[in-house]
Amino acid sequence: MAKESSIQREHVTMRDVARAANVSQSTVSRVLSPAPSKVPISEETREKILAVVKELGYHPNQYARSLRGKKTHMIGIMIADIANPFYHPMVRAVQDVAFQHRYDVMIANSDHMREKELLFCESITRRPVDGIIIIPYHLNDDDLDNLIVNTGVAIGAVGNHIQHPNIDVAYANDTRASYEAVSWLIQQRGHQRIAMITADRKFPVIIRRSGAYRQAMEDAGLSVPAEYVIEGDWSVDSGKRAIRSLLALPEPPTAVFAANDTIAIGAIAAAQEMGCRVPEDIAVIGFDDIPDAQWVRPKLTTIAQYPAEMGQKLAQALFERIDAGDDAPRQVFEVPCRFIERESA
Amino acid sequence: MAKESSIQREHVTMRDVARAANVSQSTVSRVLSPAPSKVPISEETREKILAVVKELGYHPNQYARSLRGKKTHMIGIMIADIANPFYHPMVRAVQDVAFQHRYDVMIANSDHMREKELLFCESITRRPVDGIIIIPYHLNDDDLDNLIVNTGVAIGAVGNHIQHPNIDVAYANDTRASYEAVSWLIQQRGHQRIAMITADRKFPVIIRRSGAYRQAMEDAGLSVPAEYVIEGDWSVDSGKRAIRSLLALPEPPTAVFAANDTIAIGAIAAAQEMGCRVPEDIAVIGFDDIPDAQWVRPKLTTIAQYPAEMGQKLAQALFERIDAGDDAPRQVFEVPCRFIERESA
DNA sequence: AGTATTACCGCATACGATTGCGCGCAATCG
DNA sequence: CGATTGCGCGCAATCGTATGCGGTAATACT
Repeated sequence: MAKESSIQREHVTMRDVARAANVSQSTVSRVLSPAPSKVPISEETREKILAVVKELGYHPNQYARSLRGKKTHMIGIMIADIANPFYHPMVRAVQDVAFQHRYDVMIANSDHMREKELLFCESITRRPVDGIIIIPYHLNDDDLDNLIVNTGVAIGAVGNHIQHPNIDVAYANDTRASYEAVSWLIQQRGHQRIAMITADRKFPVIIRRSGAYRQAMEDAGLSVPAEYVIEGDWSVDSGKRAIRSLLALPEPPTAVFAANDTIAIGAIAAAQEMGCRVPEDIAVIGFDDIPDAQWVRPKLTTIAQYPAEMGQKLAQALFERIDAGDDAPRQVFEVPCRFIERESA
Repeated sequence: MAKESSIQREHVTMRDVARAANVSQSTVSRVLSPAPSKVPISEETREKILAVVKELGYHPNQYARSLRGKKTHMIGIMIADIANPFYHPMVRAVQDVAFQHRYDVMIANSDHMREKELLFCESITRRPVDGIIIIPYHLNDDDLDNLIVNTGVAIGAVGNHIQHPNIDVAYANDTRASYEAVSWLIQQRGHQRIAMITADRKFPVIIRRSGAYRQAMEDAGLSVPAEYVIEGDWSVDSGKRAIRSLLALPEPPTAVFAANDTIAIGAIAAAQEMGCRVPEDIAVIGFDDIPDAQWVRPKLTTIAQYPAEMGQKLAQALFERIDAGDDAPRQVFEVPCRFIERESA
């Protein structure tokens, strides 16, 4: 057990199997290939070969397969941040669907940075996969088109700013949900001074959510001072920083709409540290309904998205596209959001 | 922009570049290969080739490279559960180190299931990488030895139950930390009836932690009734279930030591739902110090591990091993734990 | 008996890149 | 001025697998 084993790694190839079974390498390939071979193979040789395969401990080399054939039996998924719970159900759903198709999944994260998103594309063109699912923050239709041209890969994306005819998309109607949440703060809770903590203003998702926020304010005849919109970076810490500067204002807001739950959680924590009561002194609404939203105190009022559903739909569409080739019709999934009233607002 | 582009994907190969640059394909390879070529190339041709590469939009095919050469420029990491925050800093650290070495990282998760751990091994032998980092729950030295024999891959593992001479390991001294935490409950807080919520008893990590728990109890002259040790599965829900059955006991415990923070968080939530005050009625201690530990109320008393440090050390060792070949000396990193007193106990 | 069919299988090449070897040519040396 | 050196590059084999095509033996058919 575990002696000098690693020194002598001999790579067993098809040729070795063929030799040991007294057949040609092609025959071994035909027996082992999942694709139904055009050439019939006798049951006898098939069993013989399978026996030898087991005896020699042969494992097919996927790189050679990918090189010769055109299938990799692998899909990739690019998320922004592995540490953000929002993505977990999505990744999980994709993995589950892939597992059913006996596909491997490779995960990458972009940290919301364009540079890393492009790096992922580069990486994927050098090491092509059969399909990818992507949550792009910076990548646009042209970037993705490039990817398709370079690799011929099937793509599914999250976010309704992707319009490419060959890319399936799933997205939540966050514009409407954001509008309703802010309106709820105004009408049901009587808030007048409502701030928002965003992320990079250039993200389409931020454009949508902050646009809805402004619209709701405007429709209620409320003004939003420039210093009421603070740019964070999705993180807990950025939520903390933002709420501190907000509460330090001469006329601080009485409610805050955060672009996601982690920001909201940071905001609550920092507000409490400053002696503020939530929601009495400052109300907080998040976005996503990550599991933590139920554990923080007060429990977070937020807008639920259904990432598992998006992931599943997208993955299924992806495999349809992989099977069907380029001529698959574009599929679009709009999955609803749901406002969840808890304790923080 | 994004027209019929995907129909005509032409794969640009080295031969195409060679033709366009009026050189042989070998020369193109020598210019593009990161390995210093034995054969000198004039600055003129080098620039010519690089220009053509850019013009044609050529991207090297990593599969062909991996097939011919023996490097994949990719490492794999297998964790148990992408949704468990404990692993995030570790993954992140590994990715960072890999990034410095211009390596790609592929992530897989096992869900704590032996079946999926083996599936990962299978997958990795079909699609070998240059190195892998693994957090094995079921895999033993023999399984890993097999992996080494089949792939020749460099391995780093988390958990001090791995003793293989060719595998670097990192681990926290959780035995000692567990003992001290339980002792603290007894001596500093005066608890007598202390329960434990574990995960699968066969996991080495559970054997260590529950062993330490029993030892601390025994050393204090305290008994642990059979019904005081409940088996969960690391999840929040299992923590909820466990605390409910614990509190339903005729003589319920006054304190609980949870095998990890997510269990502890579930336990706190369910206890509170049952009208129990934490820590007054039931004290809870967790393990890991995940970020959520600071957000739940009461804040979680727990034992911090330093997964980022483990990941970083392990990844660095991995690359040393990749560079050095099989003759790298085994490295062992014991990183300390730290007891963190907050509010839940 | 001779031909057509069928069932099985091997030969050879291609996939895209790396690399040992050798060749031509200019510069240098004896 | 012929021989040697070394620079710059091409030729061709190779990695492990998939597959079109052609070949052989056995069986069926007329």
